[in-house]
Amino acid sequence: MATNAQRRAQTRGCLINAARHLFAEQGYADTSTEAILSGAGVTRGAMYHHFRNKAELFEAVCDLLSQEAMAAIEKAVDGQRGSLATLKAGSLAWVDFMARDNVRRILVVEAPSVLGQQRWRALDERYSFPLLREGIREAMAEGALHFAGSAEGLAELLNGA
Amino acid sequence: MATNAQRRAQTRGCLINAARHLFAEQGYADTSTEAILSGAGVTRGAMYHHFRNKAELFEAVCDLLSQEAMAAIEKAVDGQRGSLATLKAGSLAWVDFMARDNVRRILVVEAPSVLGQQRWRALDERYSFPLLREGIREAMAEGALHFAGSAEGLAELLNGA
DNA sequence: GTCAAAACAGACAGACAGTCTGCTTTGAGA
DNA sequence: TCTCAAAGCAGACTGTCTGTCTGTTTTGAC
Repeated sequence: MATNAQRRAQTRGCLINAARHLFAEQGYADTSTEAILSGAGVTRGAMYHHFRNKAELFEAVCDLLSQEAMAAIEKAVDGQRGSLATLKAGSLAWVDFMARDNVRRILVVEAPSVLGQQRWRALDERYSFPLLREGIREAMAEGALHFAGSAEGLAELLNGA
Repeated sequence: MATNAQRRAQTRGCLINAARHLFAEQGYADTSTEAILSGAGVTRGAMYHHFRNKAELFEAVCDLLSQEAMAAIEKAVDGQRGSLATLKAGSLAWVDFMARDNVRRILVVEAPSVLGQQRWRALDERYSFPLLREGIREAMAEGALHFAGSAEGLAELLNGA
């Protein structure tokens, strides 16, 4: 006798989790929805009740991974002294996280082509970009970082790289 | 009464050309083989006589684009004096070429996910990478460029960026 | 207790990539 | 120039896969 919210979270969670592993191992195109369904122990009807299509499920996986990346950064930053050290530690943690095979394949290799450029950018702007921008802003305000332009601009530059 | 070589080149050319435009506009997944066939004025049998599958046709398109990129670089480099100026001009031409919407979508956004990381790297190593390596090697030999490592290593670094 | 809305089940339809069989054209050798 | 194998091609066909659709169960507000 679970509440609707619990049922919802449970089903979505199972789907995202199963999809996450399959996408990481076989890629988006080679992962059939059927494999996801049986992996999640859920039926087709349930899946399409929660997600408009396969791509939207993929996007949910990307969201989850991005959240985990943010958590990894927060953890690495925690305890650092000085805005520049914080910025460095955070950036390193980000690179480390993205370098993991199962993360890279999804967020770096496939996401741009599956989500399209716009949605991929949007993902960035929802998660890592604001953190980077704030880090740079603080470091510049503190005088630890110099740049002949806005913090916003520098953040965009670095993010592009 | 065309020769076999002519027929072959003609059919392949039509397919690659049609595929190239469709992939650039709609992306790989959203381009049906049927659309390519009718765009090329060719039948299914012909296509699968020349390419094992859709991905192999995509790879042929990538090859063509890479060759065009090389041509653009050669042209930009032509007439430059000094190894460093040559290196700069070539790199700029490369960036310019890759920045074109119809090129970027295919070679930068989709290729890694369609071909897989390995084949994508192989593409690089077949075309742009040797050129970059040689440019760097010459510039270093000439004393115009300094780096505490091998030319090969620097080329890999820059290529990664 | 009732009833609308949310959650889910699973059969079904349309689309699409790749295969398979057979036909046509080419070109090498007798 | 005739023959015949191989290359090139035509197009029907199949299995698979995504997304839809109708109906059923569960939840929760009144």
